[in-house]
Amino acid sequence: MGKSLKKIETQVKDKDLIELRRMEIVKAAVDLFVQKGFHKTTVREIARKFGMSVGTLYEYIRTKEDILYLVCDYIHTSFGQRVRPALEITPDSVKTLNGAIDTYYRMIDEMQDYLVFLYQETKSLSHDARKYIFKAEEEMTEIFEEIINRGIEDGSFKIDKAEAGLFAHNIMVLGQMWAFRRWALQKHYTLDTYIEAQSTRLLSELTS
Amino acid sequence: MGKSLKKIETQVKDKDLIELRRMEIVKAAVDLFVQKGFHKTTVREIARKFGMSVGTLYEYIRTKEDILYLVCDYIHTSFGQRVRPALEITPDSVKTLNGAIDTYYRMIDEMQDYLVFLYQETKSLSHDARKYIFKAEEEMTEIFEEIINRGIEDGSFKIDKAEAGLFAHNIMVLGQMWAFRRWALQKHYTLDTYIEAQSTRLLSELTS
Amino acid sequence: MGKSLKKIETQVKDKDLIELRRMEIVKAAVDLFVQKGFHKTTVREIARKFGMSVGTLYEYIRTKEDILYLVCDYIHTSFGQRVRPALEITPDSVKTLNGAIDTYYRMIDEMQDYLVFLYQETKSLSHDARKYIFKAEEEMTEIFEEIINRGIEDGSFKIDKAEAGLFAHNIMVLGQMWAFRRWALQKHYTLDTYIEAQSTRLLSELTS
Amino acid sequence: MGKSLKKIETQVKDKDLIELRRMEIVKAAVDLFVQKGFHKTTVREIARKFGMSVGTLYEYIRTKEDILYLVCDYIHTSFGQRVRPALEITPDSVKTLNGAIDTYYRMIDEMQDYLVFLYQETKSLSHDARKYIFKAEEEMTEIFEEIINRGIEDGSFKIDKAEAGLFAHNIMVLGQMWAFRRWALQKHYTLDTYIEAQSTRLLSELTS
DNA sequence: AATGAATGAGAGTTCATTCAT
DNA sequence: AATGAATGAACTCTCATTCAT
Repeated sequence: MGKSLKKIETQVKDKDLIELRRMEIVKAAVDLFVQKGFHKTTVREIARKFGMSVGTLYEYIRTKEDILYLVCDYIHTSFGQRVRPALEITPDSVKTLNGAIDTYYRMIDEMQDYLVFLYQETKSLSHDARKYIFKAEEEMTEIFEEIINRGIEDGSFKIDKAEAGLFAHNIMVLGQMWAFRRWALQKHYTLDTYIEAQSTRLLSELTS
Repeated sequence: MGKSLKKIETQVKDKDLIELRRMEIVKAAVDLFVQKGFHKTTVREIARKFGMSVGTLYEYIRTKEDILYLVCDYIHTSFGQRVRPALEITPDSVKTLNGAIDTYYRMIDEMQDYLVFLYQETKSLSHDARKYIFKAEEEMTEIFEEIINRGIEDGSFKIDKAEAGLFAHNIMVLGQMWAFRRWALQKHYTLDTYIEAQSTRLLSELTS
Repeated sequence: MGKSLKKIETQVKDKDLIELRRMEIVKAAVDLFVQKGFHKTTVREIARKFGMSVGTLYEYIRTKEDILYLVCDYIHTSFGQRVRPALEITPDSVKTLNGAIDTYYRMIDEMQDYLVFLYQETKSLSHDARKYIFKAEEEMTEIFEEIINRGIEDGSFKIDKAEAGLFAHNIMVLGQMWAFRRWALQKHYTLDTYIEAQSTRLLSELTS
Repeated sequence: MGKSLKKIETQVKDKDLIELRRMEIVKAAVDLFVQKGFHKTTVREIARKFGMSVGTLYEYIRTKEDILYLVCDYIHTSFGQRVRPALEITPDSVKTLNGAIDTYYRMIDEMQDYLVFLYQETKSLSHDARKYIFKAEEEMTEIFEEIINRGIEDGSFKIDKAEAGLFAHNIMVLGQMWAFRRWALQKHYTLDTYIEAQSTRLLSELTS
């Protein structure tokens, strides 16, 4: 978990240094990518922000696309790393789900730029890299699905088990909507009122 | 409606010819864009598909971005033009909304590639162009909002009027989800079962 | 004959213009290549000598290696085009061979720089291109072989027919030696005395 | 003999170590050069094969070209070192020359890749280095020249002394041809039949 | 004496845009 | 109104060489 599946070849041998420099590269690239998009960001710009020469940058990656992959992976991993520990599995399924939604939606709010970027540039990744990123998204869905399934089992939730998966997707998408439709939603809602409104509706669906 | 707000300057004076050629350009560009993305499609390729020379292409646009704008506008307009006439406003609000959802979701299925493209490349547009595209999305939302409001007024729907807007967004996003999460959803659902599942849930929320 | 076997893709459509520009490119490149070698010559330098921009240069070729191929092909073709017409097939086989040697060796003298270049850079060509160049060399050998075979048939030459091929190679290589070993030979021989010395020896071998 | 004329500056002082390491460098480089050519081989690759770091490599040379020089020098020296001891100077000049040809041609066969490489990359050497390499070739020629001269003196060979030099060159070039024209010759001849055919012809020229 | 991470000039190539015809 | 050859800035990527450790 949190370790890239895809191996990127390097000239440099020192594993720790690679890890360190790669993180620096990601930190340098992510904002530029989010701001200007992948294609409009040049490798030189990244190197400049990275504080090292283009040559050095290329000691740690093979192609520009590798940087994109690193960035996408980083965003997803950050998401996972921060959401997972915050998920408290309590005996009270309603409370658990409510907490999960709250955590996830707040995370989306914090990382809205990154999330939008992820959707927009995933296409520029190679097939393999894209697949790996999708997998990460799927894993997140499964977490919600499991919470719902437990609720069904303990009688808290009334929906059919066959619908647990779809419901999990709905929860996630209605959260991501906060990032994608901010131009409309953020006129009428604050993050708190938005979470309140959506989770009320979602929970009532499950419990009635 | 269907007329671009943004004016693109041209060399050519004949208005009808401009309209005609621009449509040809869009037709040529749209598939290339959807397939390869905006940045990886070259103007030369578009001209080749367009069946005319690069020079001629540039008689009808000023920059490559203009083509992107034209394409985005075209996709949105197509959406609107096809969804709107299919919306039957009947006295039965439930039936009306059901029909609208059905129409809209089927349209999304048909145009899923275009929809995904729209989300991914909107960023490459200039600020003004982007704003215009958002407006088109907003208009669509308003249609759903209106249907809901009527239902509230005639007593079919039980939710608070303040929530009609959010509900409209939810309907749309849960439809678009069909396109964005096909990798997961289309394993378990056909379009018909998906529409059935989502609209059942949505309607029950509104009516109970 | 004289037409490249290998097709190089272009952006430009006008066949005559391609022919014209390619010749200009070859003319610009050949001296640079001979002087500095293929690898040390930059595409920019070639473009400058070519009198056009790098972009234009690349309208007529696909890669730098294409230029190398064009140059190698040009040198070989020039050789063939100038040697062949000068070959007089007379009934007197001795005279015919003497004339062929004289023509070929003088051509080598004229084109010594190109010849040396050809040997040195052929390796940088792709497999296919290299094969094509070898073929051209083989064709030239066959011309000498045929002259020798006729002489054997008409009784002028006493060697075994089985050796005609080897003899043809010897003739060519002893001519090319004038170019490759100029540092040694051109101290003691002029072109005329060299041709005289080598052809006397070669002919006496054949006739005795 | 075998000692470079050209001095290459180093960081390291220990003369024996320099000699040792340089031999390792040459051993590492020669195959890479022969396989891929000088320009396409990177210093990093050489260092890797050399089993030491790039930094260490650069302790023993100043530039990449130094490696090329070292390699060319090594090939030539190997040639000399192996051909010379095998040359038996007997009172029978015909036998001596026959033996020399046999030895030299077999050496060429063994080292054909190196020989071709030498011809192809010598140009990449600096003027001085190139001159030195030519000198080595000249020395080899002189050996053949001397054998021929002795034969003339003892009455075995009938040619004019003025032609001894040219004849020596011919012998060498007809041997090298075995390497350069393998694509054609090795279809019809084995090394043995080739040596037989060429030396028969050469000897008969000298003795008749 | 040995290391290998860092450098940055410079390479080949692309492509949106122009403009003479 | 139409053409398509010409442009050149800007891109990604490489690699011989250096130098702090």
